[in-house]
Amino acid sequence: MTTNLNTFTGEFSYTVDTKGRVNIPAKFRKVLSADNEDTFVITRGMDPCVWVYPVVVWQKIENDLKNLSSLSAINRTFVRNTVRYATPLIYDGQGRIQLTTNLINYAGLDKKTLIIGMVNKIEIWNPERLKEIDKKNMKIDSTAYDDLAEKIII
Amino acid sequence: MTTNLNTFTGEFSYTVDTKGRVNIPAKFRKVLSADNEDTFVITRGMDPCVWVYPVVVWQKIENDLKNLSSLSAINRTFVRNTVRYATPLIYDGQGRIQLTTNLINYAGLDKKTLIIGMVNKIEIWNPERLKEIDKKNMKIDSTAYDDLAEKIII
DNA sequence: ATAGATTGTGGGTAGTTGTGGGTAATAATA
DNA sequence: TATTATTACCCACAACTACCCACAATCTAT
Repeated sequence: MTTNLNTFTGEFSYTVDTKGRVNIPAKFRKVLSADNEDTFVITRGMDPCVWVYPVVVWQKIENDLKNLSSLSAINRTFVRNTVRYATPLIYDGQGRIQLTTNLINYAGLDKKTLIIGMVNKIEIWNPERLKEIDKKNMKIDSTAYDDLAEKIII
Repeated sequence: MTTNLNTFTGEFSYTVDTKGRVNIPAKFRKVLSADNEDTFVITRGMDPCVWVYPVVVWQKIENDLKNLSSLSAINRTFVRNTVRYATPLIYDGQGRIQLTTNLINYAGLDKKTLIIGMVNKIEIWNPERLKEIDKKNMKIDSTAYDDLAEKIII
């Protein structure tokens, strides 16, 4: 029987339907603590994918943003770019969230998607893009990758 | 009477049934400390086999992952590749875990499997594959093997 | 040696999950 | 304001999974 760790792990293949909806894996929905009230915040990932935060995790980010002084131009830019693509969502009766066209375009999503648990957030990928990015990063930085593996994998 | 050391040792032959279930050897189940709550995390091994972690061991890994900054692309890649194949599981009433098709394919499992204790984790192998890998590695690195033996075997 | 418990393996079934589409309410556009 | 597009909320259904029971083989203890 599968269970959960209150973190997001594993990958799942889903489809974005014609209305721009994607399923959130049932396993991930179960991971959400009650104080999330079934709410996520979706935004641009640093990679070309959609990041999906449970709302309480996102609120931590917002809180840190609040503490940045608006006197500094770079702070203002950072706050703007972090927040401008963020949309809070509740999933529907079938467990799906409605993506925005903006984010669908940014991540290049098209029918087949890969949803990946990233411990405290979720990523939604176009599988093709992920393959490219992965290859590129490993080429650039494979020694750094090996160092991480050596430190962390038991 | 046999007893145990609270570590995983020994090898056992089991079958993956048509539903993708494998037994966890009763001895290994008894080794789990109470705080594991009968939960394992299965994931890709670095060899073509399935790695099975007791949940508390896995959580140590997750914790290290959480402390990696998402600003670095290689960090994101590492977290993603570490977590994306990981699935938490509880074994069923008969002591079996349900493998994912993804991992069955990765490890090339097919009916007969070899379950091997690896001190703090468990490996599930296709016996044929293990033989090949073993032979290959010994050929490449037999002097390194001897060095390790010299250091470690008393 | 024998009875009882444990262990490994198989299969049935009810409930869950992913996916599609319909319709009414809301928002956007002309 | 009238018309069109978008969104929210249903219902439907096939595929899959969790949970249950069964049973033979092995082990344990008296």
